Amino acid sequence: MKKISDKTITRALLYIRTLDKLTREGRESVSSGDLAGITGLTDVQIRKDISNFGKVGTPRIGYDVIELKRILENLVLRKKTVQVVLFGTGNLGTAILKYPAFGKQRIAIVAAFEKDKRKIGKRVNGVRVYPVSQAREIIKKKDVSIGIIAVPPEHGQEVADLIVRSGLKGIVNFAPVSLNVPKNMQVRDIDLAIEFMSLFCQTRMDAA
Amino acid sequence: MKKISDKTITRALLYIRTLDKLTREGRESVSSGDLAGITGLTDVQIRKDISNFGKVGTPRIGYDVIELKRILENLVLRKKTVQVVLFGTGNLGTAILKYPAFGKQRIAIVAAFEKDKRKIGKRVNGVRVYPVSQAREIIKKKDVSIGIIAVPPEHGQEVADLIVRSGLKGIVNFAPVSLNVPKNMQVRDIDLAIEFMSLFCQTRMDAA
DNA sequence: GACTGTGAATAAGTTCACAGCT
DNA sequence: AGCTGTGAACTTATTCACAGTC
Repeated sequence: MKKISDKTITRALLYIRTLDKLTREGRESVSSGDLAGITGLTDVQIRKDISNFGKVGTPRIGYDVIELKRILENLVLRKKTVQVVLFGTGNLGTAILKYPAFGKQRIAIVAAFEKDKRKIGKRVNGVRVYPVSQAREIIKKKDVSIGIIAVPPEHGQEVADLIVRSGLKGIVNFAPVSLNVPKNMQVRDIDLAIEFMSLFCQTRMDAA
Repeated sequence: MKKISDKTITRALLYIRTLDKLTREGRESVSSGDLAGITGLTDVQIRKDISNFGKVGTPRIGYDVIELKRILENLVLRKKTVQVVLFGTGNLGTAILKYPAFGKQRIAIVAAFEKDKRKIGKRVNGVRVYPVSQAREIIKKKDVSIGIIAVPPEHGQEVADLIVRSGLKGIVNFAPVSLNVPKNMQVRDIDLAIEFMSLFCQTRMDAA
């Protein structure tokens, strides 16, 4: 099977989200042009992406909403639910714990870890908060794939080290610090300040 | 002046963050190789990026930490502070309001807007919460560049329309919905579920 | 006719290889 | 020697143009 690029996968997830919405609206079929109108991408881009997953469209009609969604979900997700753990239950960590779209999207936060003793033992949105010292053990026990770092930047690296030692293969890092991890580790950095500033810079460039 | 790509700008902001940290640590000079080690990028990539902003390094020594930071900040940011407004003060919105790194990075949230009457009039981390009906007026009065959408997905589009009508030029959209906006509008989508799932898919691909 | 699917062309981004400086 | 800076080669991603299908 041909390898599928990161960008295509990210867009496929966007198509799934869109198809999900169309299903709820009772829509039965959709063309690449329709999807382009909704998502802001081009129709060719969408057909190219979908062609990675086989020939599933019908000329003259387009794609069957349910079938396309099923195909994308099966080939991209494969597993039923992705289990993740969260480090840090400050404002951002708590917002992540309460993020409503995760259930829908097959993401389960199975545990949260925290240094602050006052928060340990509590539950946030049904997720138990444990001391960091139990992280390795709990990660081993449950089938966890990804660790989320939502701690202050000065503790980002130590948490990353712990995640690596615990055998996880992916990190979503919200701490505004560059993590030093083995090359085989997948890291997705989300620095809110950088996102904002880069958008702002873009708007300035356009004006010029 | 040659146009600088979005990717280069985003990395430049990462360099600024890194140089800021090095300054605080008392470091005076840094080579592209050092920056590569810290950021996980390659040294050539870093030199290529920096070369967009002129010849600022010294052979044998590297870059002066303070000077490079100043050059990147001036050419990329230009303005002193970016003024933004926030729509939605739920969990995610509140986390954004309390995000500590914004002050450091010259981002100022000047107002928050909310539908829920019980929250209106309060202050969160010093930012006043206004009714949505006052958004246009307040945006006009202050010099706002960017709107942040942190409302439930079903209200994302109406907020986007309001942002467009208010004359803003950029949106950071945390609502898991594709926004339909004029082409000249800059949009940065951050769908946490998609970020997580795409990272997970990447880790699966690597294993194969 | 109106859609999908795709090889070919183009554009964007990255890496290589090395010249130049101190 | 040890760094920066950069044209050229290469790789990746997007767009074009059109053949194929119902």
